[in-house]
Amino acid sequence: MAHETNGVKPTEAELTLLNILWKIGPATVRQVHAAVSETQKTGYTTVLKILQIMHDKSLVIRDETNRAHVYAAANSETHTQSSLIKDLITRAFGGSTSKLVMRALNENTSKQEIEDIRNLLNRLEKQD
Amino acid sequence: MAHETNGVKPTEAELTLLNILWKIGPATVRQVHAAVSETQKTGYTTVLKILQIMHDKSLVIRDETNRAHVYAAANSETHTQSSLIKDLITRAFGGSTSKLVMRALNENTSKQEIEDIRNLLNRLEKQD
DNA sequence: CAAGAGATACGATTATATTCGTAATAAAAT
DNA sequence: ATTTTATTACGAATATAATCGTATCTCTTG
Repeated sequence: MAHETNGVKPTEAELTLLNILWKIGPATVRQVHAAVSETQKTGYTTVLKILQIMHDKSLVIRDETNRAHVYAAANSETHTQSSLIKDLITRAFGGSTSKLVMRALNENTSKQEIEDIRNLLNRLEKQD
Repeated sequence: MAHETNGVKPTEAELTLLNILWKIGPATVRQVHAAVSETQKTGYTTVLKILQIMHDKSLVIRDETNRAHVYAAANSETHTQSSLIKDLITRAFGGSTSKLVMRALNENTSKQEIEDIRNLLNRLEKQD
């Protein structure tokens, strides 16, 4: 393969910032820092550095038009969630999706959530 | 809380060894090393060291009766899977179990797996 | 009991992730 | 134009994970 567009797993800190970008949309370092500061104490340049690293890894894209660069997640939340799940399934569930799902449900799932999932199953079965 | 019995998340390498211990049961370093060597090249003392670290973290227990210590996973596979899922749900799914489940199912799930899950849902609903 | 085989313990090295201080740069305000 | 302010770039320090070489210990056995 040539230039490795993706296949990168975000680290802990990186996932924190991705969650923010998915939530508030494209944002400057200052905005991301403000958001992250609501839940934890982190220096401004730390956020900046991590965003720069994420840019190197192509986890985010950035618009350099203005002095304050605007960062955005390179991949959708859905796409990233799928890849994180796939990774966990491989590492801890012997590759079995249903094992993971069953383990997730065995814990504490509300009636509403169970109903939602049942509806999804119905829709899935009608399709293929 | 007093002495922190658990709540430790296994690292990548540690999870690899846990998978082996769950599969083959209590085992010596040599046996674990043999098993891990089937899929990757890792030095004997590397495996030893990681098991020792895991012992410090209480991720494994060990029987020191014989010269070759016998290691075993401290927690069940089920318990560890649950905690890994919970962690992922927190970090990437805003705390929603059903979001994770739906994302997992949206990919490629066989008819048999869908049926298994539907049965589980039925059982769950009857309970509470 | 001395030597060899096989095991653990220890410490150093390397890799990666995280953090942040300081320098350099660019825009804005006076 | 000079100063102040806001920003990025850079590099170093710290923390954690992973790897493995060597020293040390402990049985076995000749």
